[in-house]
Amino acid sequence: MLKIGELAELAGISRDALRFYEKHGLITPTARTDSGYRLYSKSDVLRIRFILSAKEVGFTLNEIHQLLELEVTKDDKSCQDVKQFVDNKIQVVNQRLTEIKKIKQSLQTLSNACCGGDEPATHCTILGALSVQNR
Amino acid sequence: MLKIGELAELAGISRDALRFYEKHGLITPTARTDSGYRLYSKSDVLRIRFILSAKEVGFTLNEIHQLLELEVTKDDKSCQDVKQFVDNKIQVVNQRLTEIKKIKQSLQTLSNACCGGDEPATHCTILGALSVQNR
DNA sequence: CTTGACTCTGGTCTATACTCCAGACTTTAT
DNA sequence: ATAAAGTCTGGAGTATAGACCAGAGTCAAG
Repeated sequence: MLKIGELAELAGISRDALRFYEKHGLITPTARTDSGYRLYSKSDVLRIRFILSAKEVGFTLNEIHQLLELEVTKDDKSCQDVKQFVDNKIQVVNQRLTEIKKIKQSLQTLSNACCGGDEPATHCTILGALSVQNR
Repeated sequence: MLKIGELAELAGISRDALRFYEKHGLITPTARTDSGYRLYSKSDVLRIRFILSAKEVGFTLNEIHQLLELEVTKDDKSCQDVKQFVDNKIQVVNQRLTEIKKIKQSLQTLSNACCGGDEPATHCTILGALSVQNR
């Protein structure tokens, strides 16, 4: 079990951020010492990693909260709801994937056009590179 | 040429957002009417699209500002600097791409496990799905 | 057994990215 | 010609995601 400072260092975030996530229901330490110190387990580490990954790609803490709450139960009705929600998220993620690929392409084009590249010098801004993509 | 409200509707954002972007140097209307109304051209539309795409995938307005400022000049020195910056951004984008693919996989796994899927019922949360991925 | 590092709760403060007025002017429709 | 709708600037307010601080308790090493 890790204390808050140890997990913070491991995850590369601040203690305050961890307490903040807790306050907003994204993570609860597996245990507490008698004196009240937070104790985090391995699965807490995974959870934090997920939170940070999701944040990285542009989900808000609120959305991440929803993602983490997702749980498929045996109950058919709730299952349908969950599937609905997840499939929506997949769509969002797909769009994001497309956008980011486009941006990557543009950056690549821009980089190639630079310093002895063989591209004509007309696409020398990111918007120029983008419109080349869009043609 | 479009007035602010028309561009706002086209782009799916608010007039205030457009003025906000302007205040922070991300976009300047191509012209103004005599009475001071903003007038946006086609290239302004592209610019806004780029801004929104970049925002979508998690760039801050500040970073987007930098991206938009990028311009390869003939000056060799500045060219090196630009290439450096762009190549760094490409790395960031690549990481983001990896993260988002992982999340997509997890969501997919989760969706498949649901409602008559053939996956065992043990990966019934996003974290379960993720750890399957990570195995 | 004390000193320094760590943690606790609760609170205020900050940056980002807007949103929402207010009061005045402009344009458009009837 | 006038009312409704749109736009202007400037400023205040809001949500998100923390950072930072105070005062008090806790733990680990010498």
